[in-house]
Amino acid sequence: MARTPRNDALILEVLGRNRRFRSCQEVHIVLVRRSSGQGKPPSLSTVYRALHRLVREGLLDTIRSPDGELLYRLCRTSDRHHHLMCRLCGRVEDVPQAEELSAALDRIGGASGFGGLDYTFELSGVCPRCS
Amino acid sequence: MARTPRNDALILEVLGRNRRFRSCQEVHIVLVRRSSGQGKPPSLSTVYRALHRLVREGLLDTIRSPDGELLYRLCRTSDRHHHLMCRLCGRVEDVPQAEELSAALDRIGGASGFGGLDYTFELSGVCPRCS
DNA sequence: ATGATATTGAAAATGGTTTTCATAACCATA
DNA sequence: TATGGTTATGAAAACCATTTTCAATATCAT
Ligand SMILES: [Mn+2]
Ligand SMILES: [Mn+2]
Ligand SMILES: [Zn+2]
Ligand SMILES: [Zn+2]
Repeated sequence: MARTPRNDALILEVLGRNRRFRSCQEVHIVLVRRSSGQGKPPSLSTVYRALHRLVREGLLDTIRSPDGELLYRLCRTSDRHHHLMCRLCGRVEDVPQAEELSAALDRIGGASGFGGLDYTFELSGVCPRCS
Repeated sequence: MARTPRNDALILEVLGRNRRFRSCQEVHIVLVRRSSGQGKPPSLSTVYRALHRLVREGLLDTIRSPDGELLYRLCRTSDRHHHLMCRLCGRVEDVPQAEELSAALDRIGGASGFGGLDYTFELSGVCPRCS
């Protein structure tokens, strides 16, 4: 059953090349460029499908760009962590999970009566190089 | 110069009616329903334009729904707070700011070298009524 | 009124993403 | 190697929230 689509490796390699979040279309363009000479690159649909699959399997993180595009990035660690994006150059840095959050979560869960609490904690700032 | 578009008040009133984030199209539908009998409701374009303007002026908060839609809500200007959305029914509850966050922010800022740190902390869960 | 400026509605365009569906690749089995 | 069932793929079309266009209105100062 668990057959491995033959393009997943390619896509993971593209995402592994640097530390920036990329849109599906950016990934696709890289694949198209890279396949000059070699055979045909995977189609855009295939890249979309592969990215979905990889997210589902926990191999990729996603964030949304300010204009609503979905961006993908190889997930370094399997531990939970946050993303700190530079507002000027767009580079993203991983930040270890803030352990303060679990306390806050517990407290909020208790006070609100909500169950199955989950959260997103996205950080932005200006990186040293840009300031 | 600062003419006031005649529909801004209407839209603000719709958003003021309850505490949920709403998409532009939801706001528009409310306006359409509400204008049965009275004159024509503003067009969808006008609602989009008004919401942009109100966000620009700082009167509205926005978040993105999981599927990428932009949602709007009247901004409680004063104190910072978080949003706890029910994954099943979509209702949003305000949660007082987690004071743990400021400590985490300071620590992360120091460790990363980033300046001007800002963050979003969005919560989701299952509300009492849905569980 | 006159004209300058800002707003509006209707329809079309945009653009990222998803769906469709026919075809190809894959894999187990005989 | 043939056979058949299952999954992956490409190309094009569909989707759908949002934006843009542009002609028609409304608004306001003079
Ligand atoms: Mn990550
Ligand atoms: Mn709020
Ligand atoms: Zn930077
Ligand atoms: Zn609920």
